[in-house]
Amino acid sequence: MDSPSSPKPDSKSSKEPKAEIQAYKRRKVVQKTVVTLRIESNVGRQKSEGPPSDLWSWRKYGQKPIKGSPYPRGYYRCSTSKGCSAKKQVERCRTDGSTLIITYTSSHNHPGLDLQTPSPTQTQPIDNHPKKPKEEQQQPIITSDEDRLQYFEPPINYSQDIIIKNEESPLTVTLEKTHDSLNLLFDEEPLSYPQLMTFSTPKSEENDVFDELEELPISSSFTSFMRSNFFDERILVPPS
DNA sequence: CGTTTTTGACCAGCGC
DNA sequence: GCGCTGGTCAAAAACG
Repeated sequence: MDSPSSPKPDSKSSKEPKAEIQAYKRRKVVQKTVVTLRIESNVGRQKSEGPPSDLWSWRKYGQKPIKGSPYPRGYYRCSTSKGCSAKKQVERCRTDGSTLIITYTSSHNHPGLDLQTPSPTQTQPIDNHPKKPKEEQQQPIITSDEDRLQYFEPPINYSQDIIIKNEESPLTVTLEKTHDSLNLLFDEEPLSYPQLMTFSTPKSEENDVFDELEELPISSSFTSFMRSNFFDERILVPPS
C-alpha cells in the first residue's frame, strides 16, 4: 500500500546537492485551521481528491502518503495571487473516507472572489468576534504579524457539516452551513463561536469500506474523539 | 504557450 | 545519535 508506482525510494541518484534550498519552516507553530467537512453524495465535481471548495485557486505542489492513513495528503498553495502564501492541506479521514480534512495554514494577502458578500455594507451575521472591525473583504486585519491576518472562508459549495478546529486547542466547532455564505475571520482564538454551534445530524451515508480496510491500531482515544464529534458531541467549549 | 499536476528527492523536526 | 515522518522544492509531463 505504499507508492502505487515505485515503492522503493532509492537515494542513489545523488545529484548535486542544492545549496540554495530555502529555509524550510522552522517550526510548525504557524496557526493552522482545520476544517473537516463531510463529503456526501452531493459531490459531483470532486474526482477523487476533492481539492476545490474554496474561493481561491489552489496549486498543488506536493503529495505525500501519510502514515496511518490509506489516503495521501495533498499540499496546495494559493495561486490566486502571486504573493499569496496561503497554503492548505487536503486529506481524508483515516476512518472515514467520506470525510475531508482540510488544514489551512498561513493566510491570504488578497480578498477572495466576489462570489459572495454582495453587500459590502452588510457584514456577515457572524460578527461575534470582538476584534471584528469592518474589514469587508479588502483590508486585511493587520494586528502584528503578517501571519496574523487571515482571510478565512470556509467552503460554501457543499451542504455538509463543517468542523473547524484549532490545532492548538482541543476545541472543535461544528457548524452546519446551510446555503448562505459564511465569512469567518479566525484569529488565534476560535473559541468564540456561540452562534456557529449548530449541528446537523449526519445522514447515514454509505460509507465505503474505509472503515475497516486498514488494520492500523487506532488509538481508542482517537476513535472516541471522532465519535464524540460526529455522533455524540458537537462542540467542546472549554471555559475561556 | 502558459499554467497546473505529477512524482522523486531532499531536508528539518521530533521521537526513540 | 539515528531513524522516521512530514513538508517543500524542482523538473518533467499533462492539460487548457
